[in-house]
Amino acid sequence: MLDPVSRVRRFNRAVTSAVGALDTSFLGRGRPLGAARVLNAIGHGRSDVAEIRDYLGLDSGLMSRLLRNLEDEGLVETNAHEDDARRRVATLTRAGRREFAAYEALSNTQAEGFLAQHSQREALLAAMDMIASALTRERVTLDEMDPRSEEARYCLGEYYAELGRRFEQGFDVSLSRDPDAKDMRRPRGTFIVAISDTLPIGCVGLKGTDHGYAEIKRLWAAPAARGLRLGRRLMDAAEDAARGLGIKLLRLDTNSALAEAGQLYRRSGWSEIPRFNDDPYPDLFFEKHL
Amino acid sequence: MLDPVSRVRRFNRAVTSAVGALDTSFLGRGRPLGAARVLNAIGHGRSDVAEIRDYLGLDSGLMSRLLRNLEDEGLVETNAHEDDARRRVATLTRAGRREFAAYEALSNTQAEGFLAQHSQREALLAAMDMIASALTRERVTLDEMDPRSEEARYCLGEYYAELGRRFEQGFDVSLSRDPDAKDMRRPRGTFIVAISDTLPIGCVGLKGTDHGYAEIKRLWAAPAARGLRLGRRLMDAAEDAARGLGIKLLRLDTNSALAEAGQLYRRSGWSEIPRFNDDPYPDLFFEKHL
DNA sequence: CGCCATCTCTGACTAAAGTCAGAGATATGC
DNA sequence: GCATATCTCTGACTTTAGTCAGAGATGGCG
Repeated sequence: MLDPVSRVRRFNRAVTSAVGALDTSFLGRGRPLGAARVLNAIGHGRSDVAEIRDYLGLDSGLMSRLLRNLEDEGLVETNAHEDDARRRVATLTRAGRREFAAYEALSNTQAEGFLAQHSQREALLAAMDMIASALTRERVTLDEMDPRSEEARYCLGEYYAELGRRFEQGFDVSLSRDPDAKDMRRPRGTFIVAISDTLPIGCVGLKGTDHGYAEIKRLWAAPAARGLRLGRRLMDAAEDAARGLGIKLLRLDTNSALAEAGQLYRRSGWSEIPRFNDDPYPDLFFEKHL
Repeated sequence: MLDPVSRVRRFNRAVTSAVGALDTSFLGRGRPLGAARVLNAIGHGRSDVAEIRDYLGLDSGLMSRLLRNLEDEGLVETNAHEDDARRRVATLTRAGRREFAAYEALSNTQAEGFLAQHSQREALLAAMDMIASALTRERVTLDEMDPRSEEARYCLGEYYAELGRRFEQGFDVSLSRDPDAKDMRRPRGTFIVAISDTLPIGCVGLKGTDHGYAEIKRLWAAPAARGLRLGRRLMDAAEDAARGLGIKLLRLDTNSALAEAGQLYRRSGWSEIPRFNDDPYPDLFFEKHL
């Protein structure tokens, strides 16, 4: 009945009218949409005026006026930037935080209402995650982070859970050779997290060793991010980091149950080698000269 | 990391900015968005001015002016309605059709571009279908249609395909008692299709018999529509139609592999009865007095 | 036919968004 | 230290969207 393009366009129509409804609901607080958007951007932690302008795609004149209105309402204060007095930094006043909280409550109620009328929540949420990731694809950032950071630990948790589902015998971290966090910090290695609009959707670790090579560990892409070629991007970033650290040889181990991963390695210049450790889980071993 | 509400809101953010981009791309043709929307509504077959106004949520004055602009551009012609000279009917001129085609091409290119950058098309499309159905939930219409109509045949095809996947031994329509189309037309019975923005997403047949009861057949809800309680709505509509036809007793057969269906029947007043036909596929039989 | 309802159109507004040029303050590089 | 770039702000617009009241034409119905 419907070809792929028509399906995308049906989605676009549905979403366009939903976004319209969402926007008009923000008008209920007696403030034009532009001002409400600026207030919310500040509330969500964007303080640098130029950054907000950029994020919302506003002209500098318009932005300035919207800020002025919010100041007149007593919701926002602006000050010069600490390091650069040309820039301005906006913060919410007490009243501004109250007003922002009201918008937040509105948004939350709406989201809850949408979920409540659906009886297959998890499937719906997974679909939303997938689409959100696909739509924000170009804005995914790959950030080096501490392997003990909240984001990194979240990724690792999801990664272990996935291994548990994919391996017939399950997966128990304590049996695996859990890399020491300090081996995945500079200068020995690094840990990279892919972030899509505050949500971690993938990671990879570069673990330094004392054996003349570094290892790639914990390559993971969230189910919602499959299809975005995130694995490839993460591997490229890890290899770049390795080159930057002067590393000449990389190794990794994996399991043949993770077919996509194996394919990715083979396609990007890795070659299979004999087992080089005694970890019980992996059954495939690769290396790559940089 | 993320609770359900945050996930919905992440989706909202992603989609809001995507819709913004989509809208502004329509501005490329030198026409304000309002006029472009009217042109496209006409191009998509909405000709009655009041209907367009209603669909786009426009004030009558605004609508009138937008139409006038399109007429001045030579893209649209309006005439009195055949049966009611107060109403106006808008049609595209030759130039209007060209312009509409340009907008269509733009939309299609965008949709294709979005799909092209993703390597898991079918999963992505399924997610979009699901969300589009959830968002347009209140606008789903249940229409009585001929069981030989294109929409009905599409639904039945999907239904059979699903049975093929769900039954261990597969499903072959020719072995099943394929109901005669005329038994699912008034006055013997009916066939109801659920339509969400032109896409059929579910169906149910009411099949008249000469044995003192009618049968419910072919209850189907598209995978993308699961969770919308569409099965319940379709059954209610079928029962209402049966009552309208003076039918006092309904029967149906189903298979225990279709667990949700069985649950639905039990929860809505149906009681299990012994086998009443020799169809090889069903293993569960129900009836309900109206 | 007359009355009232319905539909479209016009005039006269307002509000919001967006544009553009230039001024003033501050940073940066040579 | 000076020229140049960057950032914000103001004034002076324009465009788009939307609102409201009322006029004019037509339809439905007793």
